[in-house]
Amino acid sequence: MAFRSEILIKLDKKGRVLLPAAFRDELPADDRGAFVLYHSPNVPGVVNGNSRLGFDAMLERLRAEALGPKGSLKVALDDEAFDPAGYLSAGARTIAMEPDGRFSMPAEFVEALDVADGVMLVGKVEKFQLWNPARWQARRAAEREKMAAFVRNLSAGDAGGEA
Amino acid sequence: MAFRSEILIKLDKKGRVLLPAAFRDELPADDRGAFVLYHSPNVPGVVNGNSRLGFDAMLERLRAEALGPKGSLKVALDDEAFDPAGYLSAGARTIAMEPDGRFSMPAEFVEALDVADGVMLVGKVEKFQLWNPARWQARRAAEREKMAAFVRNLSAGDAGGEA
DNA sequence: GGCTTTCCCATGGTATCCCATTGTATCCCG
DNA sequence: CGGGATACAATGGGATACCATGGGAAAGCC
Repeated sequence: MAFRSEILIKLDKKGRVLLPAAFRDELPADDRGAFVLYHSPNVPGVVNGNSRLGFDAMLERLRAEALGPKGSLKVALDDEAFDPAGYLSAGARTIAMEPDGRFSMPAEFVEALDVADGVMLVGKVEKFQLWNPARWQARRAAEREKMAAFVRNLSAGDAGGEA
Repeated sequence: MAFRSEILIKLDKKGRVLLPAAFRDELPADDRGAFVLYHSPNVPGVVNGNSRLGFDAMLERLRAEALGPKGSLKVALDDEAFDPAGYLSAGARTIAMEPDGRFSMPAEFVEALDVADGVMLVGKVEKFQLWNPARWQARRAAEREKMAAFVRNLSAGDAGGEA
């Protein structure tokens, strides 16, 4: 289960989007047919996607780390305390696909992405992202720089480097 | 079974509210048709909702963790001791839905929420919440800040943050 | 008997189902 | 190994079903 590649998919006039086969194949075998979309917690204009299992697992890890072992009761009762899992959940939607792998994109995500006729789907290992195609190009260019710098750093910090 | 998304629902002049299909689908298959509303124990103006099963399970965990193994017997007999589960129960109401998913909102909750023509339904994983739409917007904005801070904290130890 | 609650029907919009088309990748066969 | 046959991925579109909502009428309730 690892999402890879970037794929540009049409957003048709009925608001439908195809989850590419490459991504569908990464959903759990017992839960194809539906997945989760949720707003990025810290980057406006980015929507994340994951399998229901993957999303729920992330929420669980989140609560475990944020609240400790006895957190479950507190989270269930305390409506005042900030609950990161609850926050993500509020910005998430379960998406059911048609048998052919298409789904109708909720208006809130169309707005957030500001897409009109195409969506860029990007694999990020344990999740995937939806981007406005143009914004993704910009982001990608910026990340290329960072990646190059990151690799340079790696070799600089190593003991002796390559032979 | 996990409640997600935020949905604004009309409160019509007859006092009826629709539980959105997205939430109805999360109710236990053998107990659609009814659910539980209860006042938030610590945030005025917030009403929580859950399936009957979910609510009862929470009460049970509450008694188990708050009162220990002998709690149930004590609770049954000791009317002097404070019983948080009993407190919640008193502020709760079982709500029967019409076949189309609508229910008439009890006046006590309308007052508590101070809603006139719309209610915001918010998925919080194992329960959902009802909010006054305006108040929810404010709360949501505040939580966005906290979420961003939370994410920043997480990445503090990582190599190569966003800066 | 006035008022609220419940049942039922109506409607506009959206989503879903199903069928069709095109292009590409895969397979099979000699 | 070429060439056509086949399967599937991505897209378009008509018809239908369902969601959210409004409102009339019947059925309670002091």
